Parts: sequence; C-alpha cells; structure tokens
Amino acid sequence: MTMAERKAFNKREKIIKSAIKIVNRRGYSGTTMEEVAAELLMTKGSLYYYFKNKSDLMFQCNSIVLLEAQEDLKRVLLDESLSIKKRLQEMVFIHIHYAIEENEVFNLIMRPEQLFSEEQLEEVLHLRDEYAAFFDKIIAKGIETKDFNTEDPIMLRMFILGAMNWIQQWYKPNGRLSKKEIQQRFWNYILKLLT
Amino acid sequence: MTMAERKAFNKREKIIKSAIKIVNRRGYSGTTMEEVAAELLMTKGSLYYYFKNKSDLMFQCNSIVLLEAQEDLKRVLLDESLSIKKRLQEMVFIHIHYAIEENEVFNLIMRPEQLFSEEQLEEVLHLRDEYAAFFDKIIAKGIETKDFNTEDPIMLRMFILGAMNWIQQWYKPNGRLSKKEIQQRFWNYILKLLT
DNA sequence: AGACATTTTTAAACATTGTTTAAAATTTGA
DNA sequence: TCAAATTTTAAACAATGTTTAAAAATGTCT
Repeated sequence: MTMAERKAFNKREKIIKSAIKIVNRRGYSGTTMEEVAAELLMTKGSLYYYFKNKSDLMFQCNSIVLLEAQEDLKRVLLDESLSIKKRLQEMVFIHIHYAIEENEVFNLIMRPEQLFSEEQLEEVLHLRDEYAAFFDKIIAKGIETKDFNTEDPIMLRMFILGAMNWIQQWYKPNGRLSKKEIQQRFWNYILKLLT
Repeated sequence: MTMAERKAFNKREKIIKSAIKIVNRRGYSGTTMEEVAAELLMTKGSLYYYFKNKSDLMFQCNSIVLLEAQEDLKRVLLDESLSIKKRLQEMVFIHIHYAIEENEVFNLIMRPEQLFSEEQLEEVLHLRDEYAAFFDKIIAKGIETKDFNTEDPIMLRMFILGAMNWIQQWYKPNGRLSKKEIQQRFWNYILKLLT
C-alpha cells in the first residue's frame, strides 16, 4: 500500500467514525453530509472523494459496527470454557448492548432495498445473514447437547432477534428500564422459549 | 359542519388513503409530495391546503391505520364468547396481519421524535400506548384466570410486540414463509412465553 | 341568474440538502 | 526543486419540501 493509499484509508476511517456518532445522534435522514464534513473541518464536497454518495457512507458505517459486533459474538461463541447456555446469554447481552448503544447505526432501519444500491444491498443482507448465523450456530449446538429444545430454530431465532432489535424503538437512556434490566429479563424470556 | 367543511374533510381522507398506498410501496422517504398529489391529479402545492407539511400527512396516515387496527383488536378483546387464550391468539394474528400488509405505515419506523412535532409526537406515543394497552388488558385477564402466568407482563408484552413488529423488516410477499405460517408459529412462541 | 364572498388550486419562487465539476491547493517522490 | 498525483474547494446543479400571491372554482344570497 502506497503512502497515499494509506492516508486515504485512514481518512475514510475517520470520516466513518465521525458519521457513526452523528447518525446515532440524529438518525439517518437527520444526518447531513454537511454536518459530517464540518465535524472534520472539511466541506461536504470532499466527502465525495472518499465515498460514492451518502448511502455508501451509511452503508460503511453500518458494516463497521456490524463487523465489530460480529467479532464480539465470535469470541463468545468459540469460548469453550463457557457452557452453551452461558455463551448464548452473553451473545444476547452483546446484541442488546449494540441495539441500545449503537441504536441507529447498528441495524439501519428502513427498507435496505430503498436505501442501498444493488451491490450494497447484497452485501448488507449477507452481513446480516452472517450475523444471524452466529445465533443459529449456538442454538444448534444447544439442541445437540439437549440444552435447548425447539422445532424450527431459524424461525425462533428471527422471533428472538426481532424482539431485541425493537428495543431501539422505545429505549430511552434515562428511562425507567436500565440496559442491565432489559438484558436480564429478555434473557429469561429467551431461555424459556428455548427449553 | 358546513358544506365546505364536509368537502374538505372528504378530500383530506382521499389524500390520506392515497398516501397510505404510496408509503406502503415506497417507504417514508421514498414518498414525495408530488407523487401523492399526482395520484389525485393535483399539484403538490395544494396538499399544503389540507396538511401542514409532509410529516403531518404521514402522521395522519399512521394514525388512521393504527386506529383501524385498534378497532379490530377491541372487537376481539370484548368478545366474551371466546376464551382468553383464543382472544389473544386472534389479536396476535391481527397485529401480524397489519405488520405485514400495512408494513411501512403501521408503525412508522424511525425515531418519531425526529419526524414529528412536539404535539404530534405526544399523540403518536399516546396512540401507541393505547394500542399496547389492549394487549396488556387481555394478558392481565389471563393472569387472573390463570390462563397465563408471568412476572412483569409489561416487559413481556414489549418483547412480544417487538418480535412481531420486526417481521416487516424481513417479510417478503412471495418469500419462503407465508403470513399464515408466521402467525401460527409466532403464536406458539407467545403462548409458550405466557404459560 | 348575477354578484359577491369563500374556498380551492395553481404556478412560480424559495430553501435545504445531496451530487457533480472544474479548478485550485497540497502533497509526494525523484 | 519540479512535475505528477492526490486532495480540497467553491460553485453550480438537481431533487424535493415549503411558501406565496394570484387565479380559478364554488357556494350563497338576493
């Protein structure tokens, strides 16, 4: 990688980090290219040197956060020192953590087929599938070991992830329910569904 | 109500009906005032005679659909000829029906606090609370009659409604899973959670 | 029916924001 | 230092929500 390429790569990363913060504050449509640029003392035009367009930038914000969450999940999934149940519990806690803390950017709500180009859409869906597969894997393991018991584990996983994703629609940082409480109670429900 | 008022009222209704169709097809941000107007052979400017702005129009689309769904729920909730369980089952089927068929407009996704004005926001949240209360009521009844058994029924209701709401994020009209299948399996999960 | 008041529609201007462009400024590397 | 490559900029442009003032349509009263 040449000097220039490395520099561009770093800059791109800085822009994404900046954009993630703003998107989580203002939402997708509330985020303007101008504000993202201003944060880094640039003009909005320069962003187009690094990103094809706004939806490309949003796409990359989403991808970064999703990949980060995937890393967290993978670490737990492969931790053989933990029981299957414990591993799923931690994965549930991680998912809820992201749904709450990276709410807007974690799963860019809105029909992705409207926001994204054909190729982007394919990649987003692929990333989401990969992400969900982590949950499928641990559930499958648990069925094998008889820790869990359910028909149609895929549908159940969709049910469970949906319930968690929706948290971002009502969670308020200083509301009645703390993140910890939500994690704990949601985990109880999920365990009940799986046994 | 004078003639003119009645006419304006009807026109408003026509516009809303038209907008609902378009929003369900194109999503919130994909819907332009121009397209809504064109559907009724008007120019976009005239819409502002009937609605304060786009978000006001969206708000009223959302309200209409939400109120319609509330009516459906109420009918079932009060139908004493059905067992508690059966009533909840029908309510679940109704909710999933709306989540699928009126996907985009049923619960206007996106932070309502960004889309709506102060007063609108208050009304939206109120409507949503009212809506959720129908589920709380039947669950409370079921707990009384020992049909159901759960601590913290409110949180559980949030879990359940969230799971159902998320369907709109992945449901495809000609996909692998039919509406009926989803309704049936989701109901199984919900029943498991409640007993 | 005709005249006046009210209601409704329109076209055009405007504001905001995403996007493109051509040129200027900066950086790199020999 | 100088030419080539990279990056930034300001300005123009496009799309779309919003406002406005005037025109058109409608309703009402005599």
